[in-house]
Amino acid sequence: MAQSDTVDRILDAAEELFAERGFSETSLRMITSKAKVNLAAVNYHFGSKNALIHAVFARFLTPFSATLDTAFDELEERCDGQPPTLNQTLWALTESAVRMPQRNEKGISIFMRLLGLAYTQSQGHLRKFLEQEYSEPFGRFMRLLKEATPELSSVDRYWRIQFMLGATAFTMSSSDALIDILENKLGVETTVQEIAARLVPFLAAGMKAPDKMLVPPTASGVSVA
Amino acid sequence: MAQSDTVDRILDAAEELFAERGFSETSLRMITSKAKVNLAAVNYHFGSKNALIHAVFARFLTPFSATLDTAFDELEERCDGQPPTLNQTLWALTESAVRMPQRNEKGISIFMRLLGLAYTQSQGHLRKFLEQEYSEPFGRFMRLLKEATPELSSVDRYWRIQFMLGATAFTMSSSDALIDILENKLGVETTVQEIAARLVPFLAAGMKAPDKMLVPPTASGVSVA
DNA sequence: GTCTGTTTGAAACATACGTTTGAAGGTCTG
DNA sequence: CAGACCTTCAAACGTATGTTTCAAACAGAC
Repeated sequence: MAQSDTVDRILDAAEELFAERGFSETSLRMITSKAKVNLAAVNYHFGSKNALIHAVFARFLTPFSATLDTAFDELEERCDGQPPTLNQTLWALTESAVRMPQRNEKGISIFMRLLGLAYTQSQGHLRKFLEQEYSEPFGRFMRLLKEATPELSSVDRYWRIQFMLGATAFTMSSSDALIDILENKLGVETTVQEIAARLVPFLAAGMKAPDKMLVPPTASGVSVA
Repeated sequence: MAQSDTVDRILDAAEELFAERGFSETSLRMITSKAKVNLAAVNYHFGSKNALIHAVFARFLTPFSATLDTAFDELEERCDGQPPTLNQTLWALTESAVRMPQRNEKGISIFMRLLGLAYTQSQGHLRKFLEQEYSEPFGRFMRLLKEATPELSSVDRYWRIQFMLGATAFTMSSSDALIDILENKLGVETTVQEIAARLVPFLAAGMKAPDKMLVPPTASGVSVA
């Protein structure tokens, strides 16, 4: 039992520190001292720091992609034949994320922050790892999005998907800080689930927005259309 | 003239490398060898690596915030009395960014990528520096957003602004990579200006989206609208 | 031309990093 | 009990980082 305990303690500490500070800014010594294990344990159990980063992602991405897969199965079954709507697709995704068994109350926001970091910090090895390990559920999500927005050109859809990813990854990656700010400023308490409930309509409206604007509004002070 | 040349060469090299690789991942030795100056020059002219990062931001953020300020002045004058619309406010911002005199053709995307990094990489010193140096134009933008969306509750507006920031910062922070991917996949060439032209309607539609969704779509396969 | 203050240069500084080593400790099988 | 294996540990390795040092080169003023 002892060896598995060390592995988990390292993963827990690494996950939290990576989410707080990023990958390059987190040293193995920080991780091992937070996890209360020997420095060499990381290289012994994982091989390298990069492999540890991969393991941190794999620990929640693997069960999550399984959950997501069955969620999409159910959704497509319910729609039999008909392609699921944009709202349904987005909800299937966020529900799967929110419903995932969490290690602790910060689980979901750590999860989101790590995903955001994975996209943002230009760590080549991570991008490669995620692409070849989780291309299937990602590709399925993209396919559903495409079928739910047949009115969009490929180029429009491409960019709008990036906008969605950005809004989601960014917001979720700093959800803790944003929730605190909101509470201090307006005295309102919020959960990650509520953020998701606000995010989905925002994203859906953005995806369904009228065409790309080619010219800025007229200078007369009245907006076009 | 020689001293100023060194300073500029350092700033140019630092700007480009920071945008490419992030702050922690860029060493002073990379910067000085790209700039073809002595290693000690950075500490001589700027004092420290952090101060260099601040200088890189100040070099374009100071003229930009001035440009933005007059753009907002003109906008409010055109609207005399009436608060500017959401579209107008967003356009004033993106136009100011795009119209800034660029040092080279990559200027605007480097600018955007750095702004994205500033938000994403949790570099405490940078955040503090930006907040106390550029709080005024930022606050003015927020005020305009508030007046342009009177129908939103404070809480809704707060979250939707975060969603906008996220979509923008995230997309722009990897705009180069995203442009490359799009060209390889669909053979379409894009400019940052075009991305902005697609982003603004997406953001505006999201801000004006119908209310926060409290319940996921019904399981019957029909969305509750 | 010489002097003064500023800028460059090569080298070293101390520190932190990821990784490796080899011995010590522990556990389970035979 | 002995032996084989897995795990931990303290220490060291080599390398890279940001920063400092101090002498040399340079500028413009007198």
